Amino acid sequence: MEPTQDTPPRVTRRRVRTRARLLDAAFAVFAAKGFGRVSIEEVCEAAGYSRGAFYSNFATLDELFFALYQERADLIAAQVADALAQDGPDLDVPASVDRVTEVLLLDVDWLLVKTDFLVHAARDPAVAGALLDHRARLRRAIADRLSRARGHTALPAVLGDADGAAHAVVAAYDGVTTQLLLDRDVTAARAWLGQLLTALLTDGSRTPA
Amino acid sequence: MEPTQDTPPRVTRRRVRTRARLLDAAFAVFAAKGFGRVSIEEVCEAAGYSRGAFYSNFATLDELFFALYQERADLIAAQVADALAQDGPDLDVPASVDRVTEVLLLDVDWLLVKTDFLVHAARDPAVAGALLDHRARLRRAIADRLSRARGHTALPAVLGDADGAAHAVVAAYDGVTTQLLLDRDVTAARAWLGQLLTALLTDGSRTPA
DNA sequence: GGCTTTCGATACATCGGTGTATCCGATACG
DNA sequence: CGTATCGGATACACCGATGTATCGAAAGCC
Repeated sequence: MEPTQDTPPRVTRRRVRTRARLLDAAFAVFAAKGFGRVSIEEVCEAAGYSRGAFYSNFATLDELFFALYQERADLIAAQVADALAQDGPDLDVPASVDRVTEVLLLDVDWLLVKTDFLVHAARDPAVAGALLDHRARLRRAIADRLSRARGHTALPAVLGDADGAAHAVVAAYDGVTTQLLLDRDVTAARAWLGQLLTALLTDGSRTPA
Repeated sequence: MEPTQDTPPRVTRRRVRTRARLLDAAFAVFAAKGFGRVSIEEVCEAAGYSRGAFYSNFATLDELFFALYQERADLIAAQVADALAQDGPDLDVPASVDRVTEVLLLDVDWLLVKTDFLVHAARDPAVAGALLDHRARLRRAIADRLSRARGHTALPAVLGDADGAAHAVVAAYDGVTTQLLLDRDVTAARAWLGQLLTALLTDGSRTPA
């Protein structure tokens, strides 16, 4: 097994640069053509590197894709957490919904890549596990926020506890994403997601603007 | 333009057989490996034909994929229409929800292929148009059914009219599909979709079994 | 600043898939 | 049945992408 004191791998510097550039280029190319239609060469060309650089950083396109997803997903997760924390101790449902909606539907390219990744994960249990983890973390953040402010607006009983409500929020997000990928109407999607979420999180008594 | 009385193209017979077999084989292979990782050869091999047969029936893999989707989507649409019509003139929401849920989440392979097709459509406006059409038809069927029985269970006002409710139903379906593709738990998905739909279509007052 | 290590570029061999052109067997039609 | 047409198989030429092995140059370390 691993030597306890391995050679500190001569920690690099330009390596991280090229790696980052490869990831950025890959994101752009994946968004434009779809993971399934992209070759290693294309990514390298878009990044301004040769294939040697690629193979020095990744073993396969799948590996790069995984790293790319990880990176961006963490970023989004942080932004969502931010949006949720922005309220005071009392939760203002409509305001929170607006802010979260804004973040989640910010970048269509990301939704494209994310969906590609979903399709990819659906065939590889290991990858699926990672994606499920991300989703679980997201749900927990939402559930925590919801349960912390339960007194303000009671959740409809149909969904069960706050955890169920969080589940519903994610499902609504996924559902709206699907439509958005087809019609590319971001503003409509935002409005629609907002409507859905308020419908799910409040009692039937309220009507939106 | 087309001659009014074109040569009846010596209408075939085994041709339709091979075409059908190619489509069936393609479905299986696409479900297993994902559209992006499938070659024309693989499809032919799975169908027990040579590439000559393929090129005689389709120009490209995309074309085959399109035909495949069209075929199966129409089939599903018919089944849903059936499930909706099965009630009498009065709509029993929970029962209808159960039946529709059953149909929509019947075959995981189909969900896999359908999602692949979504990713494909997201990059090709023409294909996206076809998919949007299918979705619109589905929504209309649902909206019609809902509005025809409005007196029985009032819809929550948050969603707007019956059309909005139909939109929400489709969104819930898509959302649940996403989760199902990852955890492959069909029964959980069915239960969850049922819960979501009742939450969306009824006032907050009701609680499910 | 020399020396070593690491990184990325280049060149090469290979492979799998594509598309086309041609041919033979099957199938409809009289 | 015989014949003309159609459908699918076979063979071929052709990339484009892959992965590896090698080499030159940049970057860290003393």
